[in-house]
Amino acid sequence: MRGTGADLQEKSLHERIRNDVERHIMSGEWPPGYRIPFEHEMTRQYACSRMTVNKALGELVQRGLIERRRRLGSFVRQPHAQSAVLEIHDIEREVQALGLVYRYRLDKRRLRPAGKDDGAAMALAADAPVLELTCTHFAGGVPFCLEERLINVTAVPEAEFADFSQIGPGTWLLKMVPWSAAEHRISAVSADRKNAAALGIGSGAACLVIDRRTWHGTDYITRVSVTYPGDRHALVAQFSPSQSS
Amino acid sequence: MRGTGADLQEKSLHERIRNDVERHIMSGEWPPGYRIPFEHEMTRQYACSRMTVNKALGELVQRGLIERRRRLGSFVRQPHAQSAVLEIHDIEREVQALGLVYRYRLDKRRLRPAGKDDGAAMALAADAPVLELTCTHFAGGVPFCLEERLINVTAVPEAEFADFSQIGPGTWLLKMVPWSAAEHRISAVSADRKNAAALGIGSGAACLVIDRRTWHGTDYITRVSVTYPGDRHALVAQFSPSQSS
DNA sequence: GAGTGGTCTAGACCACATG
DNA sequence: ATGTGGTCTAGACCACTCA
Repeated sequence: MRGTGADLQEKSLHERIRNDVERHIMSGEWPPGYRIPFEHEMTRQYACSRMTVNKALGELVQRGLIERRRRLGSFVRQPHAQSAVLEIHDIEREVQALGLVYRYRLDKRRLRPAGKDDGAAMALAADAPVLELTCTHFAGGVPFCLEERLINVTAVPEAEFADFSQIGPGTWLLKMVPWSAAEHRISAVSADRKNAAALGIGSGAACLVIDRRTWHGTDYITRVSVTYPGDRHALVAQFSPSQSS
Repeated sequence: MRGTGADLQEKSLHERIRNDVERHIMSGEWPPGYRIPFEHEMTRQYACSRMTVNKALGELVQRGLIERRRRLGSFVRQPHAQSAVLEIHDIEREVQALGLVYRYRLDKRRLRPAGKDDGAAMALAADAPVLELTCTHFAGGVPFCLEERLINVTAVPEAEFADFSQIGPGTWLLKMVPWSAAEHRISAVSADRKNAAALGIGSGAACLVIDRRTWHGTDYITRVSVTYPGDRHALVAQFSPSQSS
């Protein structure tokens, strides 16, 4: 009773188990909330050891298809619905991809304790040290975007000694720090007088603001707010209905 | 040599091994291309079984941090792109999730041949019939966003007879039509006089505009432009590192 | 108390790539 | 031939959570 679906590339047993469960979920046969068979049941079904089943199900947890709870069992998670994969470009490469000359300027650098608001937004102790950076990115000599960033120095101690006058903090962090989760917030605001002047646009002009927070496990790494002139920039995301393999 | 970063939550041994390797990579001590210690070496270092090391390194493969080759060893990969998973909300459910009463109004409905611009944007013949819809979504009695939509009637003939006075075209299409690819374009614009009046905001106020095109195979299905008041709306996207397996 | 998943062990055989 | 990772076993103990 092992072939409920089409043949996929299943070179190993745990892959076959994983694919079988995936097929049950994707076909709707096991809807969200459904309790999938216990490990010991699948152990009998596939005539294998528990470790093999455990590996297959652990991969499905990492993919977000199921969640597992001791004593209760393993359950199909709520839909991934439709999801978009939005590539986040390094600003330097983004500018260069437009065929423009990239330039970067560090406007402000300050090591300070996290304030009350920062602590709340990032789940930090109020006195944890953070590195505050403000910089301007230029494309072809024209201001391209403004970057305001906080880095959690406790999680990334190397940042305190990094030379951000030559390399942007975004580029630096991309190279140096792994991450496991992040959150984007994309909004539109009218430029205040200071930002309008810095970007060379009219006061009150629409700007696209991308606010990103990044974690590694439970540790907060960085928070960045990037402001683009609305008439010169757009985010583009490519979509697929659901993830596979 | 593992104290280069802050203490993370390491409740299990394979997590500690995984975090140690991650720290070596993120600190630059193990640059891209570097061969990390063999499994049997780490087995001795951590005084554990090979399965435990194997699990930790397998997770790093799934996260795209390392790649492994038989006989050769395991190597630090080049920095991987960040990708975001952006949930696409149905506007009706989006409003209801805010705890507000949803209301929908169809402002315009017109069947016409695709114009020159539409044909270019949607890869349609210039005389292919398209259904043009304009509608307003309300949340709690207040305008929530404006929707301008074109539907390719050739690809979705049922749309010609659908009653969009009761159900929004977005909701209808989500239920009726499968799709295989889509593209988002997110930008910020200043409201023109007409949109400002329709949304009840000041003329020139910043708005968030989401432009989406959807395909099924090679067929264009629909193109929609949704305009939100910038001060009342933001897109939020959850992220994970890109996987490769 | 009982049953689940989480983790770990100390082996084993195989596939693969190099010498 | 050698040494690596890929996979799997048949146990084991623990943590958690329900009854």
